[in-house]
Amino acid sequence: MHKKFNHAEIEQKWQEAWRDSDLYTTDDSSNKEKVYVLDMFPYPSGEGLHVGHPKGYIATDVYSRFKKMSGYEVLHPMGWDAFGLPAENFAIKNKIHPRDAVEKNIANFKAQLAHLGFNYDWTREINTTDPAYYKWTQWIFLKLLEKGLAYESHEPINWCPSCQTGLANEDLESDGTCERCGSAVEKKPMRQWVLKITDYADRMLADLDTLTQWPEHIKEAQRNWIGRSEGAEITFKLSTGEEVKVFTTRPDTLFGATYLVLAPEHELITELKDTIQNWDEVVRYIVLSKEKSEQDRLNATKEKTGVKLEGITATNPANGEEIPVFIADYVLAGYGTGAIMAVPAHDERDHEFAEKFNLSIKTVVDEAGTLVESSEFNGMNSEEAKAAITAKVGGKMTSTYRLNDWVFSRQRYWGEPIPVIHCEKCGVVPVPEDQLPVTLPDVEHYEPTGTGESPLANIDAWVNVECPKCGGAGKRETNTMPQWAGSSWYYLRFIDPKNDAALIDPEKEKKWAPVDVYVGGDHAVRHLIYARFWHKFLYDLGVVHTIEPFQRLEFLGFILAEDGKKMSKRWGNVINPDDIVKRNGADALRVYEMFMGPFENTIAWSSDGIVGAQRFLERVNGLGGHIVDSDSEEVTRTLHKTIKKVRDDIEAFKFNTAISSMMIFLNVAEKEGVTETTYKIFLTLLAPFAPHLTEELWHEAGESELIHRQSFPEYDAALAKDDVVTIGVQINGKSRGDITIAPDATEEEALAAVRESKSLVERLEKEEIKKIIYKPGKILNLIL
RNA sequence: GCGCGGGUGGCGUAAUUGGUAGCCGCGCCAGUCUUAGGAACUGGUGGAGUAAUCCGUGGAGGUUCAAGUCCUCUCCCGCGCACCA
Repeated sequence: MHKKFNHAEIEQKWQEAWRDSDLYTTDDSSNKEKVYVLDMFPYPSGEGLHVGHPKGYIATDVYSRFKKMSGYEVLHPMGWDAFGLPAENFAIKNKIHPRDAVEKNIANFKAQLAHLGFNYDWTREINTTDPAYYKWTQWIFLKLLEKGLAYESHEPINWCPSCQTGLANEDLESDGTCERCGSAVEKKPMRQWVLKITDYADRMLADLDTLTQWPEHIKEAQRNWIGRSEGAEITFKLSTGEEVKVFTTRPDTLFGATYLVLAPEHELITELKDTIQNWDEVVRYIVLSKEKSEQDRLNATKEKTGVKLEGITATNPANGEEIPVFIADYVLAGYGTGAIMAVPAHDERDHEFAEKFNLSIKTVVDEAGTLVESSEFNGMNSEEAKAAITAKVGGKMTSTYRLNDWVFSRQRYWGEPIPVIHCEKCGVVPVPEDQLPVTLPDVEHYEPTGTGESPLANIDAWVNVECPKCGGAGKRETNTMPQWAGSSWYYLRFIDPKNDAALIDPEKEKKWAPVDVYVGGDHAVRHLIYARFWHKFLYDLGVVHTIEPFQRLEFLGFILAEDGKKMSKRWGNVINPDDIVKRNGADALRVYEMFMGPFENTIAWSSDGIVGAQRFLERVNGLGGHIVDSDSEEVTRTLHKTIKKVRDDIEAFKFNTAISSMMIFLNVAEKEGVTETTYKIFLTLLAPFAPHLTEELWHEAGESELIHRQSFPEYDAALAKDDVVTIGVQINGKSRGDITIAPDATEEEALAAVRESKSLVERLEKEEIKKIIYKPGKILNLIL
């Protein structure tokens, strides 16, 4: 029976009761086994949540309630990743301090989350923009600096002319535009701080194999991003005496290298100015390729262009042949050594270039993979030849990465100040640890200066300080950290959020780390790469005891708008969870989002679908009207099957089938009636999904303790077993009917059952049974 | 181009991991009822056919008593990387 209920009333009532009972405060001193369940913490945008956002939060809420009921001490916190450009741009536009905007947005987010009944331990709330928090973000930076992993560089970096800040490669769209504003990004040489993430590339790659509870596609995306290539570094001598190092994955083809190509940005080129006979032409080409934005370069028809360096040749170290040298923009400065040996016979790009410039093409590996035209290496297999040829020419086997070091400074206001002082005498001087945090001062204008300096540069009183080393005149670093800094270690701070003496207490770290289940979408590459990098660094410092921060990763699929598009203000298709909570109830929203489909699937919202969840809950609400004195066998069996299914499915994040099995139980329960005991077991089963309604019904049924403090139901395998099963009967492999027998019935019993079935007997009359295949409980196949 | 996922009713999906394909929900159809409600109840709902029956998990082959599930080829969709040497 459907029985409507006033969801708003019971939601409020129980949310207050839970809060007052400290139900969700994590006990550090507990002896129970720990589970750390974490959501990717949100950026508190001004737009608030839409119904897609809470999907992951609902899942972790279900999971952590389930774990608590199963006897674990659960750490399930929430916080805010609140530095970054959107808050700053919003502040500029509306003339308010980003801090005030963030504060307002957080209040709004918190209220929205509260309406859904989440069990976060708010006593551990953190905010990356809080000086007490970013003190430790700065501390990590100082340690990186101390270990030589943070350095100043003047290399050209990605510069967004509209945001007026430098950007990391990770901040660009695939077409080379700024991910924030879509502007074409330029290359601009400027001073910046860079983190040596490449030092950790091998470990980040290798340790992916230890992450057995991560989705394969995420690990694959990380492998692609790190982009390790194995090959050799080989040195070519130029006719001028200089040397050029090239990286190649095919040193076995060295005998086929018929020319050399340098990237237009290659540093050697200016040094060769006096020798290059066509210098004007070369300069023109360099200027032209610089003017091509990253975007043009990527979108170009890929027709090869380049200029030969007249007056310069190189020597192929394998055969002593003199070969021409080119500059061409199909060779990238930022990869390998910025120079290549071109083997047109065995590389498509080199081949295209060689055809265009009429260069010789020399095949050195035949179709069988055996070397030819390679003097003493002829006949050798190409794999073996790689090391052999490299050794002969004095090169070394090495690897190179697509991943570049992390450009870590931003010329913007709303970020963590980089805790460094520049002194004329002493150079770069770290701010002494006891002077942390270096707090972000208030400024008149948050607008970027456009000069490559952050707005902080204008605050003389803040910028001019004594050098901590010599006491002379020093100037603070005015660049700030990128948005990803605070989120690269926040999961640790929840363990010990108020510690002012250390980033984290070692005892607490040992107790709670690592994160057992990490849930989120998006950020497949960046956040996870950065956090893994910092975590490994902290491991080397002895701050953490595990090599990886996140044991298990559950990646969620988004919820699209009803029209199948992404939910966005722009399309006017945003559905606000507040409206759904008001109309259908928080529990209905929770059940529906978990029931929609597999957790990792991207699925469109359906306003009809949520009515289904609501109906289910109304029927649960009516189940109290079906109480009987004893459970039928079917009810008992279904109950125990359902308990097993729900337990297994929550553990595996298969929430959709868990709910489906509870619907099946309800269908049986309504028909047959259930005992009071069974009714209550069912309520506790459903409690993690529909916490408010089940709490209400639990108390209506006469209980006085909270349902969320009950033990999660256990099942009895014997009771879950069917005493009869219906199995299919096939004749010559085709389904022809079924028989109902005991699951462990003998073949004779099964055949006896067949003889009782009229339709089956008719089919068997004409021919004789040649072979019988009988799998108890599964199938009976008769071959005639 | 390289790599990783995935193609099942009108829709979201399920399938004990090789054993009667389509559970659960949405939608739809028919009937009942009336506090005309984002109602509820009963029955039905993969396709074709009056039916027996036949067909059916992107397509084509194969293995097997038995294939959505395993193998080979192929097409399509999504995601990551991509002038990366």
